[in-house]
Amino acid sequence: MKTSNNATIRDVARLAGVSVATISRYLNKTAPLAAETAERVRSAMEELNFSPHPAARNLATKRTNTIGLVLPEIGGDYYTPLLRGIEAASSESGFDLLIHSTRPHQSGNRPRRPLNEHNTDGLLVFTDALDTPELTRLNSIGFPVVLMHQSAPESLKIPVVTIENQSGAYHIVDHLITAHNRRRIVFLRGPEKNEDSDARELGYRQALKQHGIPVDPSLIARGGFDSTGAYQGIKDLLTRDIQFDAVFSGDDDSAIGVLDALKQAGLRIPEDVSVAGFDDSIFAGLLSPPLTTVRAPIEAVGHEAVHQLIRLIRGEDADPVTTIPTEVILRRSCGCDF
Amino acid sequence: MKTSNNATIRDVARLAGVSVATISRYLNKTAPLAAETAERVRSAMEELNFSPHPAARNLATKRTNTIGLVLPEIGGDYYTPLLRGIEAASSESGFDLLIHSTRPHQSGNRPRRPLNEHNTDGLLVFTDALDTPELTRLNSIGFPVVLMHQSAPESLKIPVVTIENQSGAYHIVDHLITAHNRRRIVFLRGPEKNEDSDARELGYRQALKQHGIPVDPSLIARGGFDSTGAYQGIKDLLTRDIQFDAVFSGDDDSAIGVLDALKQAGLRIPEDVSVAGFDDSIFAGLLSPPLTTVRAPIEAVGHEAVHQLIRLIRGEDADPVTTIPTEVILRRSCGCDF
DNA sequence: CTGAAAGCGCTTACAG
DNA sequence: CTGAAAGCGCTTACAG
Repeated sequence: MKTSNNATIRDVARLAGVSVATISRYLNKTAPLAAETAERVRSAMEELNFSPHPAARNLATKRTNTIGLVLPEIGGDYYTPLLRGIEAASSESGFDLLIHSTRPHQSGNRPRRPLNEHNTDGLLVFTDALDTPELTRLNSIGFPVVLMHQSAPESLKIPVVTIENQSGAYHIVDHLITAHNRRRIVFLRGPEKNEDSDARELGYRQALKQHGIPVDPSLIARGGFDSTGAYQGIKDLLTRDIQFDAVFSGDDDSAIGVLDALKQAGLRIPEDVSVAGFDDSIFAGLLSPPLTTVRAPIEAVGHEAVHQLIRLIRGEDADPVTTIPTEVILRRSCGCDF
Repeated sequence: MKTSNNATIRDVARLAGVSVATISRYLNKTAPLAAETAERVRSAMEELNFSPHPAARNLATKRTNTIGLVLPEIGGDYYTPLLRGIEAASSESGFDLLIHSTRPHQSGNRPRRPLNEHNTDGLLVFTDALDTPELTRLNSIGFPVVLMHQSAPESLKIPVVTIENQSGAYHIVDHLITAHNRRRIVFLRGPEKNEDSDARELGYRQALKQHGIPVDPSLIARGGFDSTGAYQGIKDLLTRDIQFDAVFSGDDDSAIGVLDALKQAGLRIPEDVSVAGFDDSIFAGLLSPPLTTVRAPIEAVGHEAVHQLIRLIRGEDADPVTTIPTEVILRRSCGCDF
């Protein structure tokens, strides 16, 4: 059954009546060929349906022509635009894409790290998918790495691409205050040590400060960037009878839980409580009421990360930090009228 | 900067005072080693922080230990669960995952096919991501391929994994008829030649027939499996003043457009028109009203496809067709009361 | 249980 | 402009 036609460079050389070196040069345009030779090679390659073996090439050149992407997990609609951006950019540049998600760390065994300097030319790392020791190791051998939504561990200079979390958060909270006269605004934090969340909290605090509103610690609660956690967070505030007139939910997933908890408590949105999210996820406009949020250009992050990585791969310098602008998207949940 | 520590198997052999063959045997457990030798090898490997070079291995063995995934495009929340399933299953089995999306076919040039027998041990192909000539070629060299949501071109026996489209559609349409007494049910087709759509239409027709309801061709319209197309499709029916009391929208994305069009026409859902979707996308429960739909276990499709592919890779037989069960999810858009 | 050697399919100085 | 040959880092008969 297995016809195993696979022609090698030797077969082509033989058929074209030249040496394998010549075939290689034709393939890589690494030296000028006599027009007539080139034509013989071309036709031999076509006749044999030849395509070069990447592993052999890799072994000989130390280049793999593939980019590795390391994610914490591959679930969540969050990753769809990221993947789209990364796939598009790497494909355009002629790189293959190797993907690995580091969780779940299967029981006991030390973490597998199937993506490394052996099978990729560089790595794209999302949030905390790779631990500091591995990052340090890669850095010490000068291997190209670009971080997304995560800053480099101290002392390692690794380029980062992320979004304007702080100013996005600032602007949306400012909107709640300025346009809708809200003063007791809840902020729901994301997971522990999530840098996106930290920056958004800074923006939140900055906006309050700007308007002379003191930060009330009881208004800053845990949301976990997921709807269940956010639901609990709001429930908890309600139970403790803490007063608030707006919720900046940290991200859009949380906003789902926020909306549920508020409705269930008989509160009207936005009349009683304004709600705002972050991300502009696919479903943000479908919620009721449609969610005012900050658009996080995740696809652009993917694109840009690939471009930076390719610069490193080519031995050029990359930008230490790339920050993609965000944009407030006004819908009805904040109180705007459409 | 580039410390390039990369120890090779020779370094390990030297340090352990054995031959490279022994190292290789240790690595692959391909022959018993004297306990003491094994220990020397182990410690040498550890000291040098050795990890074998996949490309060299690949070249020597003709195995890559990686699975290729070919998608038409990598956008759409549809792919998130698919990817999750595929990534999890391949990772569990120790395979790497190489991903390529075939669209866009950049202007003019013949399609790039970066994933093939050279860099993968087998290919997972989603819908029509690969054309028949390429499928035929792969088949002729006995290369493992599994198709998802697409049947094999005639005469090629390639395993397929898909979902129970027809019975899912049958059951949900049956529900509209039986539970909600609907008789004039619109069906919105997906894109041309989409097999999911074809099978769902069969289920639709089967349910009507079962209840003695004649199929009215004017109720079968184009939806395109996207919200804009579906919006147009419904608009068009409305304009032509065609009467209907339910819409089975083909998929959930379409349902968004259906809901919009109906609301805009002042029709109440589900009082005036019942609506049902297919997929149970992430947002289905968030629509208003929450969407009654058929759960398509896309993640399981990914899982199963990997398992079938691995069987082929191991030289075992795979199941010609694997059909994953679907399940009707009742919410409010059909008229059910929760 | 272990070693010497050929081979996997390419690329790249070195020569001419 | 082209060729002969070494080398990339492994695996695997073949011997012993």
